[in-house]
Amino acid sequence: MKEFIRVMKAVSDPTRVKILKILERRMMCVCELQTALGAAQSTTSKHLKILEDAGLVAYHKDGLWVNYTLTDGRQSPFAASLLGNLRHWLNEEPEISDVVEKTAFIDRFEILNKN
Amino acid sequence: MKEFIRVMKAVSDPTRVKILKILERRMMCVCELQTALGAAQSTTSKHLKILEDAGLVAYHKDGLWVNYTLTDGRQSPFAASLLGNLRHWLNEEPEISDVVEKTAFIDRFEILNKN
DNA sequence: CCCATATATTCCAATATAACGATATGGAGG
DNA sequence: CCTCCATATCGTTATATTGGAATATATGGG
Repeated sequence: MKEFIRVMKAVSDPTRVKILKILERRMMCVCELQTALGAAQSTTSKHLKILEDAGLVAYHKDGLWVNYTLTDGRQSPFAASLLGNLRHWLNEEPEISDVVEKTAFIDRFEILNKN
Repeated sequence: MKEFIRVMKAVSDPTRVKILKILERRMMCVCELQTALGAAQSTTSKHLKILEDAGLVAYHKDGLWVNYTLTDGRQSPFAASLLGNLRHWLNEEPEISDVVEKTAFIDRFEILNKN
């Protein structure tokens, strides 16, 4: 039950749904997601932690970067089902597609230069 | 997006999940659900409203009673998918099965006499 | 060892949520 | 019309969630 609630709560926030839809395209480091979302770094990091606790995303460290990806949902049938459905859900929503399409032009090395 | 969030938020609460699992068995009036959940009447009613707003349950008035049922999910693909999955999810959870099994012994006319 | 950088964590303010008691509403029956 | 009863709504309180600024942590390079 707790596991179920954790997954449902995790996807009950627009910012986190956007993160999941972005990660459907490709893996992203925190600073890339931060740029895509237009949110503060701490906010982005915190949302990622909630998604990770729910078994929806995983990360792999690469030097200073932490790359986040969607999981295969192996740890949670609820997460697996949701990730599967999300693939064909919300693609037409402007709120989502705008952010997702932006990710094509986001590059961690460019972000680097801007700061 | 809003619709999706509304559905996910609706199922992000243990009490509301219990209501859905109970209604899988049979339709119930508010006072029966209240008894099954051990919650206050106002609490029960409010949870039902949230579930209804999400398109997960519907009601039919029968005199003074208001009978709640699961919807067929026609208003929302998200609700439909969730209701479908819920049928085979969480059935083994004691927290759920205890409440669900109790419903067999709950009768609105008996509740009537106790008040 | 020290610095710079990417990310995580902490702290705080604002807002949302959940629970309950009290009150309002609305239908049924006298 | 008045009353009763099931349910809905309101008001309040306690708790949870969200977001951002500030700070801590960790890694790579010099």
